[in-house]
Amino acid sequence: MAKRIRMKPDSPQCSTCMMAQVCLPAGLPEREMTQIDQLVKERVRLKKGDSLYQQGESLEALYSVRLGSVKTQLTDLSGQSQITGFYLPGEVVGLDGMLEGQHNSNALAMEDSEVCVIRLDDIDEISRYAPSLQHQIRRIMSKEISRSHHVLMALGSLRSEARVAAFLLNLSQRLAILGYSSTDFVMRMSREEIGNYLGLTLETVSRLFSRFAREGLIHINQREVKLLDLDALKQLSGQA
Amino acid sequence: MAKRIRMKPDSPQCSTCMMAQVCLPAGLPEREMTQIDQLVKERVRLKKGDSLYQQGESLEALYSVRLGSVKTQLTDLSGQSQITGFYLPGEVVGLDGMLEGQHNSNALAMEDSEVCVIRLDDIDEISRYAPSLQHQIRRIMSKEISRSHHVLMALGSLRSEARVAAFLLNLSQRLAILGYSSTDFVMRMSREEIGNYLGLTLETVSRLFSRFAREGLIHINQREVKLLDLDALKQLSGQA
DNA sequence: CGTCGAATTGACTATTATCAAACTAAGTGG
DNA sequence: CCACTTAGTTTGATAATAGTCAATTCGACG
Repeated sequence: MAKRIRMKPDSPQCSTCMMAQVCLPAGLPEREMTQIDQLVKERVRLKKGDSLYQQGESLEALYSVRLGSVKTQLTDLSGQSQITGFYLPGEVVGLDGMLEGQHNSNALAMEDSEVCVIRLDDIDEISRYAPSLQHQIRRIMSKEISRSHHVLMALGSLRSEARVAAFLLNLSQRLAILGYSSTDFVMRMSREEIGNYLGLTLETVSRLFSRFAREGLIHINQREVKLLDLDALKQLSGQA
Repeated sequence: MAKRIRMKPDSPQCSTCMMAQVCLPAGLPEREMTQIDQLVKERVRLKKGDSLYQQGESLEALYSVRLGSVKTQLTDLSGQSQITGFYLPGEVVGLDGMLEGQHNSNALAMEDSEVCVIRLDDIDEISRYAPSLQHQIRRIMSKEISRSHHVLMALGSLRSEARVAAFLLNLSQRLAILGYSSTDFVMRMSREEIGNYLGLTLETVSRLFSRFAREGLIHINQREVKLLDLDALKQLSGQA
């Protein structure tokens, strides 16, 4: 189960964190970087499948993925559920639900993971003397809005092959930012999760992976992928 | 074309606005309400079809719809475009693109409309002495995230009839908040726009409206709708 | 009254889902 | 250590949903 880890008070967190360049502090001036060092007082360690938060719980913090990966999903009254995002290190989860002050989605660890707890109260506190923190929060929220609008575009106007190609390219880009290979990576999610996220069935996703492989666009072995023809994938995905 | 209207300096705006209860200031304490009165220094009046902002323009402000309705859309390199939202009075447009500081969508007036200009600089300025303004901005952004996640859910996991039913119910609820009838209203958007938003063709939308009417769930005459059986629509949409 | 854009309706087609079977990799327990 | 699960994946055959194309119809407006 989820395990909470308290940080030593006054020990710097963000300014010495390896993720700082890709996480919430990214782009902050040096001076303010040290000021937000007290922002993270706690981390949570999650085992694969553990829940970080659930629909209905009161929202007190945001969570920045430090290690591993997390998915968020909505469940409707008929029991249908929809994955709304896959989050990698440096990405922030829990941005929805601030209107009513309670989470309206579930967040689950897709593998053993660790997240930094960013309490809303502390954001307010610290942003009094580090005003750009507010800008960072806005930028992160804006990025999430933009991201979900792009997924909307994919679900609303792309055909299955284009969605899958776009999915691969998106993962590729985000992994590259983290310093991993952009062409050679392991997907942390199952065919079913990919299908759910993209509004397709797991069979369709599997068939498309097989077809892309047959056509020489990718190599695929279970969850290991190698992107062989980025241009063709871009073409397919509408990002020609 | 779009017409900019300067406000008289020092004349109160938000605190005396009819929309205050459903707009950005909603829920603010009385004391802070007057403090944000200088937030809106300008309004923009748009004719039907006018653009409020375009992909690539630098982002300096948010826009709160005061009158009329606005749609936002993304266009990809292949020319395909996807409507990402329909915005009614009190709703805020322009929340994406803060990461790069430039709009990455287009906003267009769906009818003659008027929007309040909320400059980002002024938000920073005013939130120094009205700290809850930051909370309101966060809440509005969070609401947009939540909204788009719910649309994701609709596009990813609902069938066409469920999407259309959910669309009607959603419009109904938002109009009710504005004080209009929740069962009897005029849709400002064409079948094509609805279809684009919902990831369907205009023919499919038209057929479903006809079928719902035949089955006694709604009355429909062009863009005028009357919702006759809310329960059945909820059932259909998965919000049973 | 005629034109034009929007909406409806029908016939047919394409895409993707569903159902089912077989296969793989990675445990689990005798 | 090996048979036996089990969850995840692949592949095929068939079905359903929604898309495409085309013909009207409707309504608003000049």
